Amino acid sequence: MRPFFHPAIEDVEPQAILHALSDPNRAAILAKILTTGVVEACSNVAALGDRVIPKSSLSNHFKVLREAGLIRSERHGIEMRNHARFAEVNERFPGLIGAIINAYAGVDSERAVSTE
Amino acid sequence: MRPFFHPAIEDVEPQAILHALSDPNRAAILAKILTTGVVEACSNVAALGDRVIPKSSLSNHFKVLREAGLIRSERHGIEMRNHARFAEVNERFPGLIGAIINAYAGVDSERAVSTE
DNA sequence: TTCCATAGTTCCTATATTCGGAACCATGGA
DNA sequence: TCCATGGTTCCGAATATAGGAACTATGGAA
Repeated sequence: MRPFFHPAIEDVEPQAILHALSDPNRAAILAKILTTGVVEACSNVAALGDRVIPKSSLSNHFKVLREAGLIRSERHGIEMRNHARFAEVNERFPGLIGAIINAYAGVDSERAVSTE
Repeated sequence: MRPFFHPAIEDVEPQAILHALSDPNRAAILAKILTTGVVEACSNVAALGDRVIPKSSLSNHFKVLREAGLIRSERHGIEMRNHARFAEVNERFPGLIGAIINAYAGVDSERAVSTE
């Protein structure tokens, strides 16, 4: 099991961030990390909406977020703790993460209204 | 040759926008349209940076931008005119496009400094 | 008209990505 | 030592992307 790779902040590229967040599941994961501060395990996240995401996919989603520079993961005993690298990334790309998370939040609330 | 399809603004989704702009070529095309107001043809854009983009790829890039709701294209005689749907999209997703374009611009200027 | 150049699209195939099941590894108890 | 838990890795199937070649549409020139 390889150690986690985290890019230095100056190596973080916009295309990687956009690619990572162009998947709604990954965007939801990041949103959850941002609102709760830390997400302690993949399984905590598994119940994102109603759809079940397989473990292997989830593991890959975390990897993509990590390698895009959006989160930092550390193994802590048996589980993994993930936190957002918000301050760094937001300094490098001002407003980017916020605008993206807001965009998804807006659409989600539309959907909630239309199906209630 | 099918007519162009443009999604209604309320059907525009964040993931499509992020996916479209996760390609630096497409981001550069959009940036060019935003700064010049209109881009009048694919070939005007062909000289983006130093890399030559084949016509077929270029055509596809415009299609992706169009279907993501980012640009509006109209055939005008022999050529195509493209303009950004900035106002609409920015109202729906405030700050999103600007933050993305700025992020790329920042990285580009870094690169310019490091190679000068 | 007919012919040609230009601008762009479509088609097609080689290549690259993504998804997810199954097998695996590492850690912390019982 | 053994098991449960939490993740990762591997791998094949499905999907998406890139770009060359052939095609279409338009406007002008002869």
